[in-house]
Amino acid sequence: MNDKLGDWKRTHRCGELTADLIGQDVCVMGWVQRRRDHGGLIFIDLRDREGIVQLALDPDRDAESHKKAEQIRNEFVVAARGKVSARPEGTVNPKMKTGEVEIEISEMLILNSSETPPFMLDEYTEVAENIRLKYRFLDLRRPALQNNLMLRHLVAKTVRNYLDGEGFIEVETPVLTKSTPEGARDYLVPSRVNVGKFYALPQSPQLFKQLLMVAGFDRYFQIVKCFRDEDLRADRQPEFTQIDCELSFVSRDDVVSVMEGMVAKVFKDAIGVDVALPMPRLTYQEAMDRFGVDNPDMRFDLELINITDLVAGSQFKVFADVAANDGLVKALNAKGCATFSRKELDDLTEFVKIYGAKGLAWVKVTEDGWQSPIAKFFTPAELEALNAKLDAQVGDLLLFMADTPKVANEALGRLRGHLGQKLGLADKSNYKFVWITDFPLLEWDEEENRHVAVHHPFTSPMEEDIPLLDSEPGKARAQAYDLVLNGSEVGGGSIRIHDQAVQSRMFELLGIGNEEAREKFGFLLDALSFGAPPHGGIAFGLDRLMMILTGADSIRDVIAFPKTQKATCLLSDAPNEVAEKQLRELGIRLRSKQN
RNA sequence: GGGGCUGUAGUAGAGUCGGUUACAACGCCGGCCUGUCACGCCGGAGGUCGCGGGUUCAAGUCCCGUCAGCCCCGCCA
Repeated sequence: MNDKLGDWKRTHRCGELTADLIGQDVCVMGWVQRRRDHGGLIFIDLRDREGIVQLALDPDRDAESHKKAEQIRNEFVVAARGKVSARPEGTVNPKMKTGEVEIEISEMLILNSSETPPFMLDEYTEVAENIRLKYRFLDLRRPALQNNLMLRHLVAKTVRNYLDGEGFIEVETPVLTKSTPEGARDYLVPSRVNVGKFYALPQSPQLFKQLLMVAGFDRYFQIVKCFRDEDLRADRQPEFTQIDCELSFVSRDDVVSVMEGMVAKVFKDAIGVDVALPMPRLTYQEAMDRFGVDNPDMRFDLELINITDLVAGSQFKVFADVAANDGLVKALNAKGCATFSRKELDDLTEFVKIYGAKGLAWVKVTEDGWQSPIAKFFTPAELEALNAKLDAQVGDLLLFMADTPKVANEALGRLRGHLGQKLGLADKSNYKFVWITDFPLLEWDEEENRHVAVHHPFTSPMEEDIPLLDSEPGKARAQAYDLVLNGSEVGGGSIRIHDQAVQSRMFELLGIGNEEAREKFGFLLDALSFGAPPHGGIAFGLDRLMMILTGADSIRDVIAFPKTQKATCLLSDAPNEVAEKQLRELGIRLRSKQN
């Protein structure tokens, strides 16, 4: 039989009890981390979200509590009153924040018992993730997840305070909204009162925040759930949280500068790190040239070097052919890596194949020159030129990639990131930001045989590139920007189109006809024609930001109730089948399972 | 849609070349213990080797299929 809480009031949280409270009578409540029964003395480590404190139960002081303590097991819920006292000489535990003190218990309640947990709730036990997810409420008791979520709260609070100070107003936008054809797959919600019609859950509040600018709110933000029905990754969940912002009467630099301030404030308040402002910037083109990707990890060099011209005339057919067919030959110099084993080189080759590369050429630079399967194809003059271009020193490992520009950049760029990790150059406590700007506006989609928007269809072209929309739309650049942190895209945004005519032209370029545009985005076009101010914005992925701030390897470790890779919830067992009655009301009939 | 890794007491693991009754640790249960703190000592219980099929005299081990979790490619404006 459990004790009743009655009129007991907690005075402190367990983790708060330190030496300056010695002599005070306190009352704590929490979960039993551990009981150490010495037959006489019993010690209980009591845990709450702030930490652990030791309760000392002496049969000579309070026989009743001591007797109760004998039946206590892990995870029982306990309330205890007593005096904070200094631990006896030689029994201080320097590993604990509360290790100088203990509570001499004079009265104790067992508020609830507990089954034996399926896994130990300590910091030492590693548990398979499916078990952790099934018993998420227990996993969340462990300090690692508690700290992550408490830090997440602190970040959200800091963001709200900062944006409020900068004149932003938080406005909620609909969760039941309209499906948009561009972009990710929508989560759909059938409408009962409009049978046969569907809402979509928002991939982002994009259109609504633009409407708020038209409405004159001037600066908007929202910490908001967004939904994308796409496959999951270590850093991707089907529902995720964005810090979504939009500003009126601003240029790109205005947006960048306000947001840099926010990010710096977050890093200072959350983890005490000073971020140097302004943050560095790279154009998209420069990022691709030097790093092969649009989200470069700036914690290390290992830059990609274009050697297409140097090898175009060489006897090495693989390189020469690629050069002759508008391909790209690029190399990177892994300093001091000539010691790599055959196995390691094979692994690197396997790695680039994931990204569609056919192979990877390597060169170990030795005292006697190139040790490499491809050395024999080059003349001494070519070797000299390559060595000079790549700054090759004895002991270096040169890696070459020849392919279409798309594959060569991506494969070698990813290899660069992989090497950075492998060589220990990607220190988690080193935070390197970079803005990527001047993205292309459009990208040709082979499958759909049309242009698609690189960012989204509401992104404004660069002023000076607007004429290109009629001549060479593929060359037009966008007023778009991404914030990249340690190789991870943590935010992205753009200056939007506020001119109805330009927006119509944009839809045209995307192969969205007039009628379709009216049907899908008529309300936006209408709004733009009623005095839309110049505006732009950005959205940050709060989950990814939290991953970096906490050092988590998985997005699931910064979300209270995450989904598995198959987008299911092992705790609640969602998604589940629903009653036939519910389906009938919605006018939905399921295809039989045989088909 | 595709590639890869993992799956053995409650937990996390070992299990050799296919061969006796599947191991030790932590946890759990019982007993002892008045200064421990991942307490200690003694004793005990606990197994559909993910699931299904196959090969074999014999399968945790080999083969095929399947399920689940994870990582990746595609996908994610």
